[in-house]
Amino acid sequence: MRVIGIADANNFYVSCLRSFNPKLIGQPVIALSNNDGCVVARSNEAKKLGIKMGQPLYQIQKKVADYNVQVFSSNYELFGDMSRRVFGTMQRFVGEFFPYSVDEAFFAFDSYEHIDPGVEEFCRFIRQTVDQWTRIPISIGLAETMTLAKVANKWAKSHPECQGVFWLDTPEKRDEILDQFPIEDLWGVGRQYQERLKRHGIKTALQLSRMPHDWIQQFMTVEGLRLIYELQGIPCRSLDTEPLHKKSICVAPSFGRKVTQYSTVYEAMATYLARAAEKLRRHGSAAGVVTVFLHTNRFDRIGPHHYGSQSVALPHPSSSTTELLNYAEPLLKAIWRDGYDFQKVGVILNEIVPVEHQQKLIFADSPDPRYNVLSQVVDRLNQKHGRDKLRVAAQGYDKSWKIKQRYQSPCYTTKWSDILTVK
DNA sequence: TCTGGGGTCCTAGGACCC
DNA sequence: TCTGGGGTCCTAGGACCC
Repeated sequence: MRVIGIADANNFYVSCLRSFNPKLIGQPVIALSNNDGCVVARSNEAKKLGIKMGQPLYQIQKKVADYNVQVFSSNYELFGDMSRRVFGTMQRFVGEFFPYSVDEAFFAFDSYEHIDPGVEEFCRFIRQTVDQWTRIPISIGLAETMTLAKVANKWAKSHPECQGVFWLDTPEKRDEILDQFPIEDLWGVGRQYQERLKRHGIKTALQLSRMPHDWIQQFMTVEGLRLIYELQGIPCRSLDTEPLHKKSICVAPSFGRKVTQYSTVYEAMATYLARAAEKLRRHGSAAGVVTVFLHTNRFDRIGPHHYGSQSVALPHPSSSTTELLNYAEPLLKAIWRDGYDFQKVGVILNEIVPVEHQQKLIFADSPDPRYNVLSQVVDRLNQKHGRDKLRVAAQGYDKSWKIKQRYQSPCYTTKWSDILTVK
């Protein structure tokens, strides 16, 4: 028998910070999104204070002060590195392993009968090892399908007696848990579906799983149908969720302040494009379509507002920053309007293909090979000497538009100067 | 003052074809 | 009153995820 597991770090970003700063243990701690905008991770103590996921920081300033909540800006360097360490540890113990997000990974045991002393105990051992090696607490859910494993995982988290691991191993247990499982906690049910389902009197996962198939399909498309099959123990999702190459790459952080100057927006756009192209090259891919968009802050009551977006198809897929920039610049010019306070510019790359599978076109110019050589040299130098040491001039040196990070934490594992010293 | 970023999949409807 | 039928492709937008 095959069993699917999902391991999920508890309060991941907060746990990363606590791993290196034990003083934070037992305290309310939150981690913020880019620009210190919203809450994206909360310690259990912070959750108890009623701080919600995604809540803007300015709405909870009083709570933060009153309860001495420890606040930290995002630190993707640290979080990404800790993610690699947690996954690396787990991978030693399971055969099939599929990272799903920065803090979650699915895995599978093709047969578990031989596992001694049993699947759950073995997973508890994995969990203890991850904790010992990284100080990141994880929870593990086990079941026949990915959706049920997610349910089991959530159950493990909220029931301490499970010791971090829960297995939905029989149909009886499955129905018993689904009967107590609210639909809004299901994987694939968001706010819209939740409200609409409740209007039809559907509140639990068990109720949902017993609805007629044609009704579900009409109501929630085939995704809903897949969901209820999965709840019944029939796998409909593929574990291999990580596609060979991404379908799109988007880089679009908001500015740290309002920007009205074309030259500033252009520098930001060139910088984002360089990021996107680096990512393309890391994946060994090239993009066939570039999109640039630009907008004002939609929360701003006093206008005027402007939203612009334009795309262009390239004559051949490219991953060269300089070449892509040649196509992106006219797009920005086309959507630019004077006299607005812009909040964000963004770059999206689409029609992404693996470099080695690129179609050769008969009539179009073939790509200039010098672009690729140049990109490779730039990547190598920057890898050695630091990001953006070598860059296109269009990226500029101003950077006044960069995101705000008022509550930075050290990069404990990736910067020499930030490594902890033992005295 | 202050409201994230980066993805995926699906559907409806329009344009167009014979 | 009544205006074919059966396709494909593309795009915008909605829903979801972490």
